[in-house]
Amino acid sequence: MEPRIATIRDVAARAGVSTATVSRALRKSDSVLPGTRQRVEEAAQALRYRPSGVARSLKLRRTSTIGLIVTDIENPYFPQIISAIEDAARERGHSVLLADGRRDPEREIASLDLLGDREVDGLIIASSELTVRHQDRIREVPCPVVIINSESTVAAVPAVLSDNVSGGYLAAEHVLALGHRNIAYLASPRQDDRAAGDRLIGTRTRLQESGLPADALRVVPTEEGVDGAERASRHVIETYPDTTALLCHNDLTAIGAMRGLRAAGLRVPHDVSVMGFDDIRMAPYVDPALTTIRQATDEMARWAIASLLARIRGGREETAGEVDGEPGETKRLPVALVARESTAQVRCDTGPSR
Amino acid sequence: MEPRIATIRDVAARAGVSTATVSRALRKSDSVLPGTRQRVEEAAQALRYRPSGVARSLKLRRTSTIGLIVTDIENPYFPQIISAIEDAARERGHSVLLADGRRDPEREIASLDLLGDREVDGLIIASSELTVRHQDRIREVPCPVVIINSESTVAAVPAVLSDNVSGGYLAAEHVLALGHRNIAYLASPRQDDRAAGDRLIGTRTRLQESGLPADALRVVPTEEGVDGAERASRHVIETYPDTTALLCHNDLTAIGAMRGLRAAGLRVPHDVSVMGFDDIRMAPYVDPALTTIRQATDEMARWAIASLLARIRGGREETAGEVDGEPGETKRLPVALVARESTAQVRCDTGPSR
DNA sequence: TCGAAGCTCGCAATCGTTTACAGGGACCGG
DNA sequence: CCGGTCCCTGTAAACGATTGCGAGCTTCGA
Repeated sequence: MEPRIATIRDVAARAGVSTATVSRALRKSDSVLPGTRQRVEEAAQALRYRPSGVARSLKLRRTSTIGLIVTDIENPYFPQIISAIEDAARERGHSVLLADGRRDPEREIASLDLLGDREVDGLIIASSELTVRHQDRIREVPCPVVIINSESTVAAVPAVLSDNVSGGYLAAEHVLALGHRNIAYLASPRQDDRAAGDRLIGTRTRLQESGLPADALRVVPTEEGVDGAERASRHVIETYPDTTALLCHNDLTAIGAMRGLRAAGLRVPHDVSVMGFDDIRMAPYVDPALTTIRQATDEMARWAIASLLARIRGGREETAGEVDGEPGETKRLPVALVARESTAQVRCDTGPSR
Repeated sequence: MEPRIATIRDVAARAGVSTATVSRALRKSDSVLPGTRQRVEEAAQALRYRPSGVARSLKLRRTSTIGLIVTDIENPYFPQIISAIEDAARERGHSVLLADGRRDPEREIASLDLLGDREVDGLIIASSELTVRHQDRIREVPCPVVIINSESTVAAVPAVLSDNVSGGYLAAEHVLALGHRNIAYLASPRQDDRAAGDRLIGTRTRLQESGLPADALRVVPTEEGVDGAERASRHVIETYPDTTALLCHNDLTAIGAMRGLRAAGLRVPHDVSVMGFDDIRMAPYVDPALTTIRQATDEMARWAIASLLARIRGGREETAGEVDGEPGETKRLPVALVARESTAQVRCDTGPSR
């Protein structure tokens, strides 16, 4: 609670040196006589001196802060990302300014300006739905930007995301292998959700490869939130009562879907198999434990930070090893199927009891 | 991507005025001739001028940034808090610097310094386990601090938290009303978790009021995480097979407990009723939907921000109405029972099937 | 004994704003 | 016609650090 009071000048005065010397002594690795350094350190200690980060930033033209914009912090997928980013950033001496989009694209865009005005050294946007308006504004951000979860559509802005197409493909393959043929897909409520779109593409591809007709997949739009998914899943079984596998564009949706199915008297996975996407921390803990596609969130975060910091430092020094492949455009990380309890062999005898 | 380039001086030159006038014109509400203002605005526009927040902060001795330290962002309880805080802060023109403790008290403490050096205007600590070491360091933070989720133990540092004792009391009352008498409690793995401690106290109080012996409540320690809770719940039913109600110190624990019970062949709520605490967003969506105690997270966040900003602005002006009661010490917010599906009337016939 | 070299350290400019103070017109009343 | 008010705007000094440049002192070799 005691107010910040001592400045570098006070320390200089007390140590009987100039502010220049204090500065040099305190950030080590600069030629200062050991005796002098000690006097300075003692003075700083005595005065409880803490250098002003703001003044430092002004002079150095760098804030050691990175901005992080997420689409929706309440979707458990994002806290994982945030956590990984904050950790990686902190390791490298950076802090994180957080902006939550609250599922509102306009708010996301506004955040760009907000963080820009704060003069963050770099900006990470974790969003699967970048509109054209986003892109226009991203171009104007006065610092390096990295996108998580979307393709890079803006020149010189690298992006890292999961290989969603493969994920969708894997999901389809999994239920196919379990013998399912009547498969439905709960799509994202949001048009611009490229990630969800890619997943659907992957799923479709796999189904076609297996010789199923193009319209075999019943794609059903979902409303926002877990409740929306719940309603959507009921809609699915009313419209297509013979559905035995339900693929969902993310885990939250899958959780809602399972509720909906259960409410309709169907058992998961006995009557209907359900798959999610993301592998959120909660996925193993719902009942039945959710079969899903795991995204490498930690690696995404590390890649994003490494790529960002490399460009902040001017692109040179120690880029190698950290960032494999030049941080140029879109980096696609592999995903993995995590089979748990919500999917099972299709029952051959009859259709679902309903 | 284009580098920040135009400074106030450039704008001044282009508009043919001094930097002082530019400054005045741009932050409105200062006497500038309309014509001049317009020329300045046009110049700023043309040069794509964005004032430097850093320089501004240096001069104004205020960063319009607040620090937020959370214990564990991956516990879904915290994103709710973060979201509410970020929103409230943004409304009042402040940004949020986030630091995640990752369940590590040392890291939390280190964050105090980190954010302090960033010269945040205020600091919010959302943690239910403040150690003495925390408190010592909090005293040295050079800005106003508000605590969420713990009592205020440091002078001049207000705190806002849920009335955990009442919460524990309500929980006990609920299961008592359902006829349960053999009640177990899954305690927090962490000693310093005052919130969990208070909940336990409330529960004990209610049980004693109902005339049960002091040792009626079977308190079982839990290990970290959902898995820990899963193991703990199995431990409970092995040690006390006649348990019919299981109270958990938070929702995540309850979710784990339900898994553990199910794995042991027990049905929730048929054989055992389970209650959580927090009412995280996921609570209604697990199966069975979790009966729990709801915390008023939004209100906590609003109160914290209001209290903080009031003290940042020097304690005066428009404190009234927002913060009821002086932002002096500990503010306790009421909690509410949310009865869902995980609790039910005790079965009178036999003990659990196991 | 002197010059060059090598250190350490101080001077002062600088980063980009804000704002107290003062200067200078315009306008008004006497 | 003059002095006093008001406005508007410019001058310049902060805010608190970093750092290029050069001054002074030591040390050393010739």
